[in-house]
Amino acid sequence: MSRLTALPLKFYLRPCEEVAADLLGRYICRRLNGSRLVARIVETEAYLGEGDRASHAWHGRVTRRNATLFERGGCAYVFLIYGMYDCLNAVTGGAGEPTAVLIRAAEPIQGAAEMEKRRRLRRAARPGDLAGGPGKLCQALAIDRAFDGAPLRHADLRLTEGEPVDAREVVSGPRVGVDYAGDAAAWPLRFAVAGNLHVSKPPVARNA
DNA sequence: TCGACGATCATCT
DNA sequence: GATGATCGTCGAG
Repeated sequence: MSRLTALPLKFYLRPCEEVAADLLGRYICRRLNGSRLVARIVETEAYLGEGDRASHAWHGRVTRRNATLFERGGCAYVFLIYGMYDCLNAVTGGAGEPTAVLIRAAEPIQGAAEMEKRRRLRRAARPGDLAGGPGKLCQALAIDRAFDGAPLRHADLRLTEGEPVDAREVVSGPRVGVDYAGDAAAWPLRFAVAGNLHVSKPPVARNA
């Protein structure tokens, strides 16, 4: 078992919140043009499906865009937001259960130079500039909608064992950018590695 | 067919 | 802190 061993299917077949917290510290491995990019997940958000107004599957809504959400856990759900940024999710739960975990931020482990090049930053990179946000992360790792529906054990894109984080290192808080979602906007479904500099926005500290 | 808007980010003041 | 970029998706008509 190495840090680069793909997570087993059963990892995803658990309650969404549990998977979201457990994904912290895991690695995203991306094979690109023969080289390997590796980033460690430091921030996630859980989207609970039909009963969650912030979810694309709220109220049981099924559309062409969100179809992948209803697949069995273990595949990628990638969608375009604001017309210009892709967001990577890991689908969780059984088939027909539209729950997923949004990967919000990661810390470069390998191939940082390549990521920096892909991000085309003008000013000097600071912690979090490379992959400290869902849009940035996808840009740095060259993840787009071509991966929508792909299994997360894919040779080109996979989630691996990485370095699991102790529960005491996890903080939670309300999700970002879902103010429209009523009560659901306040649910503490955002998880992050405490004190990590690559987190997009530090959540209000509270042990999970 | 049309209008509104979004799980964001970089840049500007 | 505010704002513009930019376009696929969805629901209404």
